[in-house]
Amino acid sequence: MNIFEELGGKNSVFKCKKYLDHRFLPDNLPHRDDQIKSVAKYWIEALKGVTPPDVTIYGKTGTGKTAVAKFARKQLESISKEKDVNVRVEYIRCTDYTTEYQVIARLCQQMGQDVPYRGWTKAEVVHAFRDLFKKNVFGKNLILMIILDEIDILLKNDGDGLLYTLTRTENVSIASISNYVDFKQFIKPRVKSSLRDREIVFPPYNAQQLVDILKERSKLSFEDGVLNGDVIPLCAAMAAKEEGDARYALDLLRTSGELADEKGSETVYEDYVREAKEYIEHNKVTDIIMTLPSQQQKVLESILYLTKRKEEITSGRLYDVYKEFSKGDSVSYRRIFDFINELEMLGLISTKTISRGRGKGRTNIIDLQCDTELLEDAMWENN
DNA sequence: GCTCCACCGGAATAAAAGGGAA
DNA sequence: TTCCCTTTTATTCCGGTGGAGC
Repeated sequence: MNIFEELGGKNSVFKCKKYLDHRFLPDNLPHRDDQIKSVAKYWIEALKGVTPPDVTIYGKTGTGKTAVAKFARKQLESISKEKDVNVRVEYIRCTDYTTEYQVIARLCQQMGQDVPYRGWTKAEVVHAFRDLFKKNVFGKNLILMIILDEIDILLKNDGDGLLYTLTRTENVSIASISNYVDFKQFIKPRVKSSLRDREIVFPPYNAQQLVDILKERSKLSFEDGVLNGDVIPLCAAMAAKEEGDARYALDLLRTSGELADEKGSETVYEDYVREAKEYIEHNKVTDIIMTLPSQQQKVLESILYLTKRKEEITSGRLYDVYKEFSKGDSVSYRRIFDFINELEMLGLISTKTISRGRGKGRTNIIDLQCDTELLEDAMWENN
């Protein structure tokens, strides 16, 4: 028997898994009506042929920012077609395009203008981009809306040059999505003033709201009656603790179902959810570590070593241990400083700067933010 | 040979709070 | 007790280098 047929023929609690993927865009976004309306309120200008104001969307991971933006995009595109208005909405995730050059090149490509990855100067790419408007490639009075997802990454990497360029291009409106409320610290006043900025804040979902979301998705994705009574509330409660992260809630539910399949169970039990939680956390850490550059891994190793010895980790001590570990192949403290910041961004560690007063100076106290054993396992697996 | 850009490190500057003088 | 000083490191600023696409 064909192996795929054999596996495919197995009983499953799932009807269709894709609805549990956080990237799936449902027709209905529960508990986000207000946010959708806020976005629409600004974007509606586009239908009158006016460039809408730039908007900024804030909120923690899994609060539906991307989903709402994409939802609004879909709606705007369909109505503008109906009303025969010249509007285009482009979506760009700044984790994939991390510099001004890359984003603009990508925009050109999405709009049909071929641009090389390298070789052109920044100015050439910007010209090519602006030419698309000047030459009316897409007809007259095109209004271009650009959704810049996870813009904090780009701003941190590359500064605010992109925003400067885009805000200076006529008929372009920017919707930036950020996880951090204070991402504006990266924007210089010259850009701030030209950003006619409106802010929309996405609060975290509470447990009840998560239940609603999960119920809706589970109807689409699970067979009838396979979920034991408290499975959904449990997933919701766990995710609510994780700052109301809907993505996490969906992951939990999907993984629980997968565990049920694996065990050959026809029902998803609450215990599977708890197991799924462990599994997800383990995977999260291994994934992060696998993609970490080797020097950063050494830094993490040093932190792990010091944590296990229950030593207080100051930046100076960490650098000493790191140098010891890397045996000559070490980089300067200046680099380690960046690595520590990155590890903190990834949520693996936390730092606190303190001063010890005269004669003892300042230092950073570093704390491991994940389970020691989990981390150790992950590091070991990676070797 | 040109450009972008990731990676790197030196040097300048900022910061916090205990110590010590008044 | 108040207030400035001192110290040490955090943090920022900025420029250099080399690989890679064109």
